[in-house]
Amino acid sequence: MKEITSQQQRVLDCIQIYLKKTGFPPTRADICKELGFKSPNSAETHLRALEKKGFISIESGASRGISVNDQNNSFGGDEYPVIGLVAAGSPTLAEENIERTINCPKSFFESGFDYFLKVRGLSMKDAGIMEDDLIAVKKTTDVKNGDIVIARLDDEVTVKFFNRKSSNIVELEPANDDFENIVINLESEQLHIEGKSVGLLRRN
Amino acid sequence: MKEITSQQQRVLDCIQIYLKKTGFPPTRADICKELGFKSPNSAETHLRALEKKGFISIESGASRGISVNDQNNSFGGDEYPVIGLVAAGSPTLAEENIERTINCPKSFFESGFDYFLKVRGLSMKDAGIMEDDLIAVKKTTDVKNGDIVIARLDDEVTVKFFNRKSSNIVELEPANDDFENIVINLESEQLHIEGKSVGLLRRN
DNA sequence: TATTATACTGTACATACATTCAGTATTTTT
DNA sequence: AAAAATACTGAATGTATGTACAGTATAATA
Repeated sequence: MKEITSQQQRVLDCIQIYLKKTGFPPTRADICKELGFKSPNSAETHLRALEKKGFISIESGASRGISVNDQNNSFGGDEYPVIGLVAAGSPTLAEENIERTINCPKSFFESGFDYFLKVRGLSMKDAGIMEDDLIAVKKTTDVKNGDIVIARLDDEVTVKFFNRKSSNIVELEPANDDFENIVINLESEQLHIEGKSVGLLRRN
Repeated sequence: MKEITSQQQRVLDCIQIYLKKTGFPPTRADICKELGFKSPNSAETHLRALEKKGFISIESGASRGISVNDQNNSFGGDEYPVIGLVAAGSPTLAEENIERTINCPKSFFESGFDYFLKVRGLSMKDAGIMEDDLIAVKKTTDVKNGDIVIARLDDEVTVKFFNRKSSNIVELEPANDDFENIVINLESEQLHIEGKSVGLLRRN
């Protein structure tokens, strides 16, 4: 996504506001009226620039055929998959693991996220994570000490606090006195970080 | 909202699917193509029927000027207020108590809800409710034993488990050993139930 | 310094589209 | 039994709209 100019941003905003207000995209003339341009070609060239930079798509020939590509707009939502805590090491986003989807805005959790993970067990209960809670997971391997991570050890997926003790030693710490820390020596054991928790959703 | 026929439902579905796929509404011709009609007037009459019944609005003269009126569609959300746990007995939804709003679908929590309440303290930590969590609150006085309720005692608002012991005695139970049960005699004390928790939202 | 991108006005035109009119037929409501 | 709503085909029309072409001017790149 290339850089946007201030005028192009105005046009993009105009499209979004028009969409929210009317439910359908504006024409070139609508944009002109809204932003004070006197020629439809002013809107046209801005639209083509926005298209070239990837912010919008234009359906050729179709009237009002503008769609906003931008993800991080708060208008409208998206379907996010809900995945069970599968023991088997199958790729988590495989279709057979998707229980259902939830519609929510992309910007719902701060750093963006990729899917919901349904929690089994109470190993993180002192961190306020209960059975059947849905953790908003962002797929990343960039985790810091203290982060709540989704980790795969052999064939088991688990949610724990991440704590790197040294370059080779990582501890996965539960938030429940009934459970023990898991100490992993990266030289002899495989640890795969699926992602980290960026939020939580509970429905009674 | 009058009753919809099965054919009109097909047209309405067609509009929604087209909208989701392309980002803008279909033309009469698009609908015909999608549903196998051979005359644009077939789509036109259905659209007018849907408009008359209140399911859609049509902007006269505008191409693709169709917008879906229906609220309970999962496209797009609403703004819900976030309210702090105010100690003062001021009406909770008063403007000065609204910290900000969150955009999320109406159907996000099962029974529908009215606002988010930002939690202070750890009195419900064993129920997985931590400081700064947002409780989705449904305004109601119809609460059952075991429900997590938002209650006002004198001038203090609190979140606790609800437990009616007898017709006159209600216990508000925290989920934390460091806190004591609150026993209320309804004959001598005022208890106001603001609502109950129907869900929880946490953002790291 | 030449070129490309940005930022416009203004005119023109083919076509994409909404919309009306004329029919036919079935079902539902009054 | 008449009227109104539903459910279409088919043709026709005016205009709403995308888009190309011709200019002008300034800022950013190569």
